[in-house]
Amino acid sequence: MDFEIAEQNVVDFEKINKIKKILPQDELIFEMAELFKVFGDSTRMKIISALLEEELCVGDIAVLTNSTPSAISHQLRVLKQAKLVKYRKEGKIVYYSLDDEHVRQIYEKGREHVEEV
Amino acid sequence: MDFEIAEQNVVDFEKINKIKKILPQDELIFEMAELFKVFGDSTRMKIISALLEEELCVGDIAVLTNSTPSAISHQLRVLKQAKLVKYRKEGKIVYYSLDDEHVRQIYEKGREHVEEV
DNA sequence: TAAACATATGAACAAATATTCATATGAAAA
DNA sequence: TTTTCATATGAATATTTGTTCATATGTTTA
Repeated sequence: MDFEIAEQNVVDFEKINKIKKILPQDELIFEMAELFKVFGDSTRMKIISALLEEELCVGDIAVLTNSTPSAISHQLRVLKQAKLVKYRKEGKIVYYSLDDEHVRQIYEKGREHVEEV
Repeated sequence: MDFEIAEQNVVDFEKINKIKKILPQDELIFEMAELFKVFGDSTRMKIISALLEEELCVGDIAVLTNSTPSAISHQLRVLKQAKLVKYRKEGKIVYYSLDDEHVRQIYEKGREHVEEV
């Protein structure tokens, strides 16, 4: 009696296991997704665009983005938590600036993709 | 009678107008945010991670990501709409692969940021 | 010290979105 | 042609998330 190898719907375990070994840890994937999530909002992208030029205070960013200082403050907190911006205080004014060269690089790559497709 | 220049809470219009001229169009900002939004989900990031290695069918991706074929199919639609993946059909099986070198570049920059911070 | 101001923060609400479930479509096998 | 299978799709649900509003904090000016 001969036996057959079921070919049809059996997943290719060799292929899958090979890739499974190569895939990054779930934790890393999660953190990358969290990072890109920060870029995935128009208001935050506007803030980043503006900060690419120079450091700005909350009020100026609010004017530039047609938002309220409160909304901007909330979004700056998100950017801060993601380590994308840093700040310095000068009296009651708080100046924000980009914290990392990756921000510029990720921004540029995104822009290239959007402009080319 | 002398007049004073109000210094305190008056926004710096020169500075703001200068930056306003440099900022990208709202439409471009929006599209960039939409692009990054696609990267901003763990399931989609896993799919992208896997496709960085080689083309895969829906079923294999479902196994690799511990998701259902249905959930994966929905997410592949999102990736397709963002022009990040392409596909080819072979009978009833559909093979997906990355559509653009930018995907790899954006992915790598994100990974660098996460691993360094 | 009191008033004005810049920014931050918490709660509430509205909008966006990922997954699930049921079902549809279309292709290969029986 | 009937069944089985791979993938797709629509509706419903649950969760996440951005903004608003009211208020708090801390700093400067009157």
